[in-house]
Amino acid sequence: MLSLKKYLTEGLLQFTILLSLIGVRVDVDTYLTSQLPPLREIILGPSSAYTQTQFHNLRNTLDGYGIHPKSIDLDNYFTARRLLSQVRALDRFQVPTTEVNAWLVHRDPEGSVSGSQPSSGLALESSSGLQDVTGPDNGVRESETEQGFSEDLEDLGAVAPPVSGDLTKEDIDLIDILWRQDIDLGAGREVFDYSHRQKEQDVDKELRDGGEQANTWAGEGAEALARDLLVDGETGESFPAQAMEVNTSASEILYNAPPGDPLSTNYSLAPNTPINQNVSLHQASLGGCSQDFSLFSPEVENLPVANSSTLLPLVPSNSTSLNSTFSSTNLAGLFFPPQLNGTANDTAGPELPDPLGGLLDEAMLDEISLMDLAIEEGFNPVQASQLEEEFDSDSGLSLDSSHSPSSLSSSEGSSSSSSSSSSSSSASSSASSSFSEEGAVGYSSDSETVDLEEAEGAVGYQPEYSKFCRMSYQDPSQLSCLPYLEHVGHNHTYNMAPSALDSADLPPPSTLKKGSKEKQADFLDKQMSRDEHRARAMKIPFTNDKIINLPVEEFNELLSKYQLSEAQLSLIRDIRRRGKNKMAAQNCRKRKLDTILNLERDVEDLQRDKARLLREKVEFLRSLRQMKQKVQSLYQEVFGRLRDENGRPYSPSQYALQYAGDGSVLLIPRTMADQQARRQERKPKDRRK
DNA sequence: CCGGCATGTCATAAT
DNA sequence: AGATTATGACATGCC
Repeated sequence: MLSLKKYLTEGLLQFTILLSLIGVRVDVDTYLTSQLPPLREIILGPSSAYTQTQFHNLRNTLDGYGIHPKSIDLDNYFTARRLLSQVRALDRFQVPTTEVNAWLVHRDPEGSVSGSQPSSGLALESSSGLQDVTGPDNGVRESETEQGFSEDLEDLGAVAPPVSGDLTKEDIDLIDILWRQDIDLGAGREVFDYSHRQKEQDVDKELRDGGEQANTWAGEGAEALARDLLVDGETGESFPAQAMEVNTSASEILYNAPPGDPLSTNYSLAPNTPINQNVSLHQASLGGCSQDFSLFSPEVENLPVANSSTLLPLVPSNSTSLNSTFSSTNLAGLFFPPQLNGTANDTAGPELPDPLGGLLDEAMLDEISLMDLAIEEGFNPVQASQLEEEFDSDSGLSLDSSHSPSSLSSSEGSSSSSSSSSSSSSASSSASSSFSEEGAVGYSSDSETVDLEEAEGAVGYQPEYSKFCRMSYQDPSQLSCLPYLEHVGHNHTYNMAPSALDSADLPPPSTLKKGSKEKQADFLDKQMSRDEHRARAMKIPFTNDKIINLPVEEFNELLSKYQLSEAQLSLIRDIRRRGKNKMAAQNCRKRKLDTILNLERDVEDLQRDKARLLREKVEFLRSLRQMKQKVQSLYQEVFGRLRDENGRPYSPSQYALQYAGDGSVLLIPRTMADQQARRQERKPKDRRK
């Protein structure tokens, strides 16, 4: 077990270093305590790379000996590690619909990150900039304070204030790419094209400017407000201001929709439901709003009259009693309508905290790191596009190496390499086993010389065994390569020691003819290892193969059968030691290579997963922004159509719509809304800690 | 001739 | 305690 621990620890360290190099945070303890099952082995079977193939080990296994603990396949670890990372990464990107709904309910009206803060703003703050102005924020979220990623959030939002802060230009560029893809819902991946990007730079700038203006329009009055709204947050198109209420036009312009019923036109929410254009004051409080925003149903005009004591000063007494079900959630901060007069500057400028902020904080936090990763790893838009293509037709887990011909380390390549490695090892081991069983044959399969070698009994061990393995390991097609083909390869037979060469290599003086047989003998001599020559010189009566591969009991038994000199015994022990060490070295090197290849493949897998997750995150952000815009527009619609008893619209600076947990909406004074918002703000903050 | 590569060998530690 | 294995370092030979 200690060896296993060592392996895991070392592998863990390697992998940790590797991951740290690419910027992935590693929670080492997670693995060490997780004891994950060997998934990879279950799927692919044990890799031969770390499997001992010594013949005596096979016997030992049959005899009850276990395989050495160090033969544990590191693949298990790396696979487990990868899966773990993947799972960990995935849970950060989940933005379930229920959470979105929860956000709508539990939004924090305050604690926003004001625009005056260097790292202010949230990505998904709406493009229309209809957020409440709370001034410099004194409730910056912890994660924001810690990570300072809000710049990216803003950039990923539909309208982003100017980006500044810690991010590098590359960061911003990459984010822009993703954001542009995000923005351009219908656009393909041409947004990744640099040339295309160049053209979009202007649009991007325009959008940014628009967003900036939108965020500051609160101080510019209604005229400036209307002008700014003409820049569509999604498309960047401009529209002339239409004959209409500011609120209505704002929302419609925001969605690039012609004048009309924005509900049916844009949202398909409560379609065919007419909206009373002259909502009277007693209808200001709307009840029965379910989560599908059915506040626009005709029922709103027939709301039951009930007590609304807390709202009495500002809400008509005949308004709904639904406030009893209201939470303190306040929509006003979120979707405060555009200011209709200049007196509202104090409340309609900087954005309130995005209720999704808490959700996005974490996600964007990862976004930053992933962005950095992408940059560090040389991801360029083209590559990103390729990755996207991959993921379009791929879950990201089944790897298609066609996109990256240079990477054999995709699952296909790695599996084939593994299988080849495995098969080669098994083939070699079985072949060697037969050698061991049948006696001295040697790795040379030259049939013309086998008898000679057998007669001389000095050829057993296969010096090219590992080379054969390695060839097949690198290329499965070479599995058909027979050992004798190694004759054309390197000849690593060392120079003979003079003492050994004396008797072994000198041709018999009686041999007059230098025929083919002698040449063959010379050839074989060259093929023999040093130890084989030594064994022959010392007249060792059995093969090196047996010396090396016999279990220790049989080996001792064999030695006992012969009367061997001390020199012979010493040589035999050395031959055995060197032979075993040679195989050990081969295994060690193969294992090392396998580890490297596995690491390489894992890195590529992680890169693919990272790109996929990044893309998924962008999609999540996109959908979140869309939802937010919808809600915002609905807010504007509702608020803009409310009228007091005199038929005048409510001032956004004085009233706000509050959204309750049960879906109902209530018109309350801003002061009350702010108070409730402050109360509500403290809860999630405490929860975060 | 030199450097890279593959392989063998040794020393040593670990098992 | 001895055998076996793993591995870094070095040697050797080939290209």
